[in-house]
Amino acid sequence: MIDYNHPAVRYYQEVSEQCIHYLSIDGVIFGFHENQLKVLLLRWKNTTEWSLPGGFIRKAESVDVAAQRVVQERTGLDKLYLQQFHVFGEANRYDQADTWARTKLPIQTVKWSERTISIGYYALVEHSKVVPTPDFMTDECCWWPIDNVPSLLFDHNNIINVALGSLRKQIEDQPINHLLPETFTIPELQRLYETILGYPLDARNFYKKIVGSGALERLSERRAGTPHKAPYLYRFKAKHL
Amino acid sequence: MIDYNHPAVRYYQEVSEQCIHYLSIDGVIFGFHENQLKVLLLRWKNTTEWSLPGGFIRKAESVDVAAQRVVQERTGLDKLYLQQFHVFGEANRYDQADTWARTKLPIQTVKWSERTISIGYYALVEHSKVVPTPDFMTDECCWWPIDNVPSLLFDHNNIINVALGSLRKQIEDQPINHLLPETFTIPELQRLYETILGYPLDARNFYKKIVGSGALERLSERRAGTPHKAPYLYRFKAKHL
DNA sequence: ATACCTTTACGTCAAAAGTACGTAAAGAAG
DNA sequence: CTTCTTTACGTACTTTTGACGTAAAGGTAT
Repeated sequence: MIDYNHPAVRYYQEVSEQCIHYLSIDGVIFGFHENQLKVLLLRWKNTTEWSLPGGFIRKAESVDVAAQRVVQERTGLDKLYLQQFHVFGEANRYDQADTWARTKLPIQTVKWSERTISIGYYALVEHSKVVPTPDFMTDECCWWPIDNVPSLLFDHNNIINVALGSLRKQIEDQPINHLLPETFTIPELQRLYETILGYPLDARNFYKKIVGSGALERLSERRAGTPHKAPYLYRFKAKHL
Repeated sequence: MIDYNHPAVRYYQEVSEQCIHYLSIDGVIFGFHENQLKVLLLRWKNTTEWSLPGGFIRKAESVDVAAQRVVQERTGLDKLYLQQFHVFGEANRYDQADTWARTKLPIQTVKWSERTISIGYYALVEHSKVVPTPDFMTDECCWWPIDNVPSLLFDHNNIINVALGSLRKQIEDQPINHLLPETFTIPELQRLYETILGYPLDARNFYKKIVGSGALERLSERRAGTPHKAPYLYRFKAKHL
C-alpha cells in the first residue's frame, strides 16, 4: 500500500517523469577547515544514516549543469569548481535491500528502477562560504572529516575514496586554489596539501617549490593575531584561477 | 510512416526495451601499426559517413561489461584493456538533425530519445590480433590513422581528442603495454611513445629511462631481418601487465 | 672484400629538480 | 630578557632529466 502523499513518493514520481532513469549524480563536496579536509554529508530523515548529496539529471539538462545544481542546493554557492571523476556503473554497486531498510523509507516508494548508474563529481569549495542545507529527504547537512566518515548508505564510502584518489592525482599536476579563501599564508596552503596527500611536508621545501612555481603573489600585509611570527598573505595570480 | 521491418527500427525497439534510455557507450579503440597510432571506425550502411563503435547498456548489466561487449564485438578480442575516461553529457552534444540526415536513416526510426549521454571508454589492443567486424548498421570497419580521421558523425571527433588526451596523461604515469605484441624491441616501444605523445624522443634517453624503470626484461634473442644492427627483444615483467 | 651508412646499445656530462637540514628574525609567554 | 615556536629564507647534497658522444652490429654500394 503506497502512501501517495509521502514526500519521497512525490519526489520520485516527479523524478520519474522529468529525469533520466537509471542515472544519477553523486557529489563529493570537499572543504578545508581547522587543518582538516572535510566532506559534506546528509543525514536521512528520522535515521542516523548518512549519505553523499546526490540528484538526478533532467531530460534536457547537461550533466555538468545537473551536478552544478545538486552541489549548489546543498552549499548555497553558485560559482563552483566541479570535476567529473568517475562513473559507478556496477550492476550491483551496493546492497539495495540493506540500504533502503536503513533509510527507513518503504522500499517500494523509492525503488524507481532496479539499479542506478552514478556519475561522480567532486567539488572544491571554500568552507567558510558554505551554508550546509539539508533537503526534504534529510534532517541534517554537515561537514565530516575525511578520515572519520561513518559507514554511509549506498556505496558512498567507496565513492569518497575514489574522489580523494582523483584529487590527490590532480594536486600533483596543478596547485589547488578553490579550497582556501582568496588570501592565505604559505603555511596554511601547506596544511591543505598535507591533509589532501595524507603525509607531512617539509616547510622549507614546500615554500621553495610553491613560491618558485610563480603561481602566487605576495601581498604586503601579514596575517595578524598569530601566536608567532606573522606570516605574509598570498593570493593566486589571476591566470591560475 | 515507419517501416517496422527496417533493421534499425527493430534494433532500436529491442534497445528501447532491454537497455537504459538516454545512455550509451562509445569506444575509442586504439591500435598501433606501421609506426602509426590508429583508431577503429565504422562506415554506416550505404553512406560514406564514419563513426566510433558504440552501444547501449542492458538494464541489469554493469557499465564496464557493456563496454567490454561493444569493443569485443568489433575486434573479436575477449581480453581487453579498457579505460573509462569521460562522460559526454552536454544537452546538445552534436547537431542531431545533421547527424541523422547523414546516416541516411529515416530520422523517426532512430531517434528513440531526445538526447544521449555517452560514457567514453578507450581500449588498447594489439593491432595484429584484431579482426575488424562491422555490425548490422555498418558496411565497413577499419583502422584510421589518428591524425587523419575524417569528419565523424555525432561528436565523435571530439571524443577521440579527449580519449587521446587521457591516453597521453596515462602514458606519463605508467608504461603502456597493451598496444604491442608480447615481445618487442626498445625502438619499437619508442615509436609507440612518439606517436602517442606526438613528438620525437631521444633514443639514448628513452632507452635509459625505460630500461632503468625496471618494467622490462630482456630476452636473449634479437629481432632478425632488420636492415641494421639487430635489436634485442624485450617483454614486460609480469607485475607490469 | 672493403668502404660507407644507419641503427643499436650503451656512456658522459651538465643543468634542473627534489630532499635534507641550518639559521636568523619575529612574535608570544614566562 | 630569556625561552620557545614559527616563519622566511639559505646551503649542500642527491636524483632526475636532457643534450650529445661513440663503438659495435648489420646491411649496401663499389
